[in-house]
Amino acid sequence: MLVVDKMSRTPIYEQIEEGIKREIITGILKERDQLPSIRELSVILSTNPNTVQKAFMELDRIGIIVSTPGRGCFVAENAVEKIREGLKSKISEIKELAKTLANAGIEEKAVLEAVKSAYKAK
Amino acid sequence: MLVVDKMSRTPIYEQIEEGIKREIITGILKERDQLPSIRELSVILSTNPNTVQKAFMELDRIGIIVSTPGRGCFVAENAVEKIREGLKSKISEIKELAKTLANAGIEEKAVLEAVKSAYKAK
DNA sequence: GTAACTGTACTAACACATATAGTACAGTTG
DNA sequence: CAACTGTACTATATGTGTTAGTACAGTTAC
Repeated sequence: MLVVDKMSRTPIYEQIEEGIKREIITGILKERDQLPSIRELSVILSTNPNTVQKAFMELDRIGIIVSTPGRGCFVAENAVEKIREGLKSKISEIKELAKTLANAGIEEKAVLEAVKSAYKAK
Repeated sequence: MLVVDKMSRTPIYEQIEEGIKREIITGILKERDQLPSIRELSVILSTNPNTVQKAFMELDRIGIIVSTPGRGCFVAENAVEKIREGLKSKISEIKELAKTLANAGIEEKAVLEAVKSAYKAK
């Protein structure tokens, strides 16, 4: 289920973007599926329609969803592939964090175990 | 050398905090060493003294440095140990990122390789 | 003692991003 | 036609980060 944390430092519109992506990746939303309307989702999340619109505009811009005025928003054809592609940048994030830990003298084993446990929990 | 990126989304005072911690961890700054003064560092980084002060206040609060009015700021006795302890939370960050990648179907091997390369570059 | 430094503690102002509120318009559907 | 859809505005409020300036008390070296 899609939720947002209003207290989080990451803006709501970004949380919505990530949430939609997650639902597509996990198969809750399938390609060609219709998304809840902007006004509808704003009620569900207790946020402003403009905030949802901002998230949807960005998702449309990068080709994850397709917005059609009058009809609605739909998951794009190759959305999964595009999300997968974009996520690869997160590997560099992990690399950066690992570098910091390496410099701090945290054992490599501990970090590798963290990754493995994440994949086991899958 | 300590630098800040004014365009970054992470606030300058936080970049300074992380930068000081990094210099302590990497041994550029040793325990009991005197830090550059707030006014001095603000000139070096081309920022406002208040911004540096905010960073130093936080570092003092968590016991990484010791501020003494009139004398200056010094790296705390057990600073390295404290930083090392705090960094362990970054392992959970890695875990979260790895979970996302796992759900997205990125191969475990690719993530493990990223960690290993970070440790090799050490 | 004085001058030059140190950290600390304020107030005020500004910039920026985020979020909210409200309105309007055009396209689609039943 | 009625009820929905996305889109596009303006205006406002809010919070955070940053800058600017001032002031005060403690320390150090001459």
